[in-house]
Amino acid sequence: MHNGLLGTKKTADHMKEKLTRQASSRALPTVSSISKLAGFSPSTVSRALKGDARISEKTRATIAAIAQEQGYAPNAYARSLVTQSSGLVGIVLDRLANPFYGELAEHLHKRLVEIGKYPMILRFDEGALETEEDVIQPILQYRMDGCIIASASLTSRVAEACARHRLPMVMINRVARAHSCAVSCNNYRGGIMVGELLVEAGHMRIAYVSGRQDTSTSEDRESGLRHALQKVGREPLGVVRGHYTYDGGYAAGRELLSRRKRPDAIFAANDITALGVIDAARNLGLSVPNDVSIVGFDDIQAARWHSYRLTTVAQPVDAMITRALALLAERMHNPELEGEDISIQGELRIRSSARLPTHMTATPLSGLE
Amino acid sequence: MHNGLLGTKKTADHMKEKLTRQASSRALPTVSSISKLAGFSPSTVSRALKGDARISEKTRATIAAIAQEQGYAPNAYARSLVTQSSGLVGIVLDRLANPFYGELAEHLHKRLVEIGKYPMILRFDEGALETEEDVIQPILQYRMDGCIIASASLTSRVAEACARHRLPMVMINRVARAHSCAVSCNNYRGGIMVGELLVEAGHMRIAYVSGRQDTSTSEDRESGLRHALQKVGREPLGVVRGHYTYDGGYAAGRELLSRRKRPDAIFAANDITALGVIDAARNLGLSVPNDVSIVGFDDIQAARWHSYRLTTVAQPVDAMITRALALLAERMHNPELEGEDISIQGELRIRSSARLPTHMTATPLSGLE
DNA sequence: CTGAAAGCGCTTACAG
DNA sequence: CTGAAAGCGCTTACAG
Repeated sequence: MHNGLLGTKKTADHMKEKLTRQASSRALPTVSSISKLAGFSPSTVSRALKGDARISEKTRATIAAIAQEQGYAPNAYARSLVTQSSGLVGIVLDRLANPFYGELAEHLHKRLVEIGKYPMILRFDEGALETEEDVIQPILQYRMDGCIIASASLTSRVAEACARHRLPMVMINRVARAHSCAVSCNNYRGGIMVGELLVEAGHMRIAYVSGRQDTSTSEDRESGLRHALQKVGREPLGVVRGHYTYDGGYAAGRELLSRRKRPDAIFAANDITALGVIDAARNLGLSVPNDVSIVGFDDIQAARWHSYRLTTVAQPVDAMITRALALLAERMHNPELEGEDISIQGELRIRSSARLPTHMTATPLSGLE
Repeated sequence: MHNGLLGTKKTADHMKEKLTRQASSRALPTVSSISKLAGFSPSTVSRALKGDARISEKTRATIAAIAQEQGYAPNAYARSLVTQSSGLVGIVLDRLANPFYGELAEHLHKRLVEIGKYPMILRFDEGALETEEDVIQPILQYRMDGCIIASASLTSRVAEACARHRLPMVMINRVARAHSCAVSCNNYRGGIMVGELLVEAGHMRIAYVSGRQDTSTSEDRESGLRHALQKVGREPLGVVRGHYTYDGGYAAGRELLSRRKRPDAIFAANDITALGVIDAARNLGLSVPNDVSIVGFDDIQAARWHSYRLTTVAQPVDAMITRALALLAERMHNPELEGEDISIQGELRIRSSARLPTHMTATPLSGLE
């Protein structure tokens, strides 16, 4: 085999490779490719594309037309590299066993998109192999502009990592520690509202189904309940853990309602737990609310379903998100700002899972509500 | 005001600006800063950090230690720019009114993280200001390595955009059009299974509550039902739209069950709709399943709740995701691959919302199931 | 085993 | 109003 042939073969291979490479790497239009097509410098193309006032309207139009025709989309990475802003905001969540977080995440998502940020959801799976690092690494590597933490587990460690890297962060449905920001529903006030409602309805044996261990949300709601009961010289009949899950609520309800001294009202730390309690009651042949009143916290979708029509405290999700995003925006602008701890009052939503005080009537049925 | 003063002021301002800039831009460690600290070239640092075999163990250890101590996290954007791979996979979803998609998204999320990809969720809000562009732009700008489409609306337009940009894409819970990939539950077979179950249980007046207009999922499930009924010389008593929502199911159930010729069984196009139908039945004073059997499709969490215990067809979500990710991975490796349309059989989950054929017994109650 | 150089696709002072 | 040049933080042939 002489050189000529070899040379030819190599060249052919090379060309073929180039071709497939070109095909498979689908060379996208760039500022540079557009600049050649348009006959302007890359600087001008870049400016024209982002509507810089200094570029003449004519030039702008020409360039815009070519970009459009080429299907140009700016490379976010190249841009982020120089602007030092990724446009990404991390949302840290637990597993979505509790629908409340799913609903919260959906609202958050929508609101972030509205202000031009892209949310990146980071979930932490307890029990899985994932570690704290697994959620912090993407936050760091993708240089998120900010971070919203709405998970119960490892909140503090992620928060601390954010602080260490001076990354703007705000917690939602959590209370602040150290110098961090947090916005939450006023859980204590909510607990009081529920306690007062039950007392006024004449309940004498009121029990509490708590959430996950050591979550301040559950503790604060319980404290509120206790406070309301103390005012009339009483205290909860019993407290059983419900783990913030349907199954947990079911088991807790079963236990409480099988006792000799059976509660005539149960306040569950959140809605999904309350639904479990309701079903436990019914499975024991008890009527809700005739035999036992049951109240939740959150106001998830399912709380409105006709099989439950759960009386509950609605978290002011919209207001919470508004405040959280405002805090975050401030801190993205000035990272040195102090932490703030905000709590917003929830609203009692009277449905039919709890007996009413004689002076109250249920919120009128409007359609399916 | 003379020059000196002006000059001083300008300088002071400038310094102040520099300081705050420095503070607020929290200079992160880079390959370059580490290379100086370690006394090696950036090339070596880069290789050491990613475990290139050519770097000596000693060098690697030195560099790793410094990186660790500095809290170094590689900049994903710089890396993406040169590797031409972002590590991001887009998940396109509708609003999460249907919990099935929330559960699907959670599983998908987990599985993607397991294979080292970061999911970015893109939701399309019907009725909101968002357009098709709003979901396509981030996919393009953030140069997603691939895309999973699990939304009913605008599926085809996003799919088309992906194709145009030669971006690997697979649809899930959808059927493929053109050259695209899709994996879904075998909805037709599922419909047949439900139809046969109801026929064998002796139901004579079987109605169908359909989903959203023009969704193949709903149509296929209905076709399956029709097929099973035709085999015994019958056809559905009526078909009413349920819009794939709880409220839609409730309204549809109310309508069907108020008719003079009342159905004795209703198959709803999905679970969330079926729950609405159940509640409508109960509100009309009917017993489920004594007066009317109700069957759903999906097997969402709430289908297991004791107030419903919904008989349904479980979508093989794990298997669907496995196949979808495999298809996607193949296409990320070779974008020229043909489209494939995969359907996996679902599984009938017998609970207690539907009467049983005499030869069958319900799946035994194990704990809360 | 290690390094110098080029380049990924943008933006942004600086200069004209 | 427009352009040349430098640089964001990496990786990767190429060379030794």
